[in-house]
Amino acid sequence: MRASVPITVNGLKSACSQCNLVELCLPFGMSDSELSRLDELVGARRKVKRQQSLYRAGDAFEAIYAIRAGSFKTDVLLEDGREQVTGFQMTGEILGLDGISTEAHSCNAIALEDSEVCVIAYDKLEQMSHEVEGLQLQFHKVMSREIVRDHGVMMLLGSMRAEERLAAFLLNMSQRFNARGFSAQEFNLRMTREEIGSYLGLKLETVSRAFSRFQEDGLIAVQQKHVMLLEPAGLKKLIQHQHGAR
Amino acid sequence: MRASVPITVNGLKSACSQCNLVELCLPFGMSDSELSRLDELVGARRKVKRQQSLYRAGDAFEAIYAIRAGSFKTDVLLEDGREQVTGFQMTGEILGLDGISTEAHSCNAIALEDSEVCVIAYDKLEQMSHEVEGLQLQFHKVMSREIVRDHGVMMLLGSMRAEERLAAFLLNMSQRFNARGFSAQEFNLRMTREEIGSYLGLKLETVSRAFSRFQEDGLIAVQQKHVMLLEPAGLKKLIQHQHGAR
DNA sequence: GTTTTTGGTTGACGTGGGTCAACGGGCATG
DNA sequence: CATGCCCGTTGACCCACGTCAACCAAAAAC
Repeated sequence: MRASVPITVNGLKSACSQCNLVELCLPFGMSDSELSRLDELVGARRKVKRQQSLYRAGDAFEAIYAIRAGSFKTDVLLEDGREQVTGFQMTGEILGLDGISTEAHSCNAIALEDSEVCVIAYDKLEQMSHEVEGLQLQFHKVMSREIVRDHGVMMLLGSMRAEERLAAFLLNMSQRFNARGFSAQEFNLRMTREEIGSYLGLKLETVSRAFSRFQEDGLIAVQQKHVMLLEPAGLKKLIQHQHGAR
Repeated sequence: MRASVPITVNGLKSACSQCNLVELCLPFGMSDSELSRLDELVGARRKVKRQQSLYRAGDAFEAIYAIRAGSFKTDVLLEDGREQVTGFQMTGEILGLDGISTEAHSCNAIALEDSEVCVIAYDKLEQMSHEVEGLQLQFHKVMSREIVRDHGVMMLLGSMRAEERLAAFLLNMSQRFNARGFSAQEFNLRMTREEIGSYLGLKLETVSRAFSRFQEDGLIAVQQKHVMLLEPAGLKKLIQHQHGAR
């Protein structure tokens, strides 16, 4: 079993009750008293540099991670070298849920930029879920949301055309940036065209062409990783009407 | 909110401790004493006839379901009528996990044949998870397994060719029939070519042609829904070597 | 038992997106 | 400030799969 990049723990304990991500993260909807108990649960923070992995497929499962700063991708590799990006994660989102089932991680989590996560030891989480009413429910909701999200991706991969996929992707990113207090119209993507393509089941050239097409049509303005959504409604329309779709 | 098909409850309480599906179902790995407590949790059974729905997207979420007999598909519909089958479920598998996140179901669960499920009220499950050590862990594992499974489907949809997808599908079905005490070599599919196609992101004609191709190549023998795997190793090989894949 | 419907197979043809290749700009490194 | 690599763009070509259509078998309905 491959070792991950050396763990970088700084002494600081994270405090959920102080964190400005509560509304997006695991603690959402929990009472103040419950929240203070959560502070016990969350262990040290861990920094992960760009391109380094938080965990790799096969690693023993010990903790889940809440993203405090930065962003990640998760991917699965086939023996023949094919890679599939299964998701992009932003601040407040939870990583590592795949590991519970077999007590080993089944995918790789790689930082798209220098990032920091809160380490939540799984055995402690289990234990505290018995005690703290709201924590169990919240945790279940986080897992369930991941399942629903995955179904959305399956819909996208199974029955949408290239431009529909990219439109759905851009609108999703926009909505998530917005939920974090950033502009919904303008943002910087953290991933390459190849990573977007892998996620959307397309080749990077196809992603690039779709970007160019959207720009020609006046729907967006792109320059490298910088994206402006000029006509979000137009992108939404793209998704709804199948043009003679597959 | 559309009403589901009228609920058919027969008075019989299910008893996990008596059920021959324990090894596949939620109770897996739980102690005898824990198992007897589970019997309290599991409410009445419910029968669902072929083509009828157990729940529909939008229905309020109240319970999860363990399949006691029969099989189901889950699907998501887009406004424009496109359908994506997100999974096929067999005995012992759990349905309804998607509903936890928003307290409403996000997909439809439809019986592929006359079936029966155990109804597990979610509020009771939450409560009992606080008390019964093994139940919480088991439930988390079930959810996590669903996430891992979904990642596998994403891999399939995002980076495999038509024949690879069908080969993976057949091997998966084989393995699951086998886990339930049926032959791994020979089984009857419960779903149509169109449903398989929707699941695999292919048109039914493509599915049909891939079946025929496998038969020509001596890998399988198909007649309608009856499938015999003559050379499972050949199917496995198909998945591993990309032939110049997309 | 007959009719109708549904599901599956196969062929001919079209096309969306993959493949291959050339090129250019940004950004990191020294 | 120079160098090199990575990333993104674009064009030309091609092929896997979708589309359309005909046909047949099995199962359901009458």
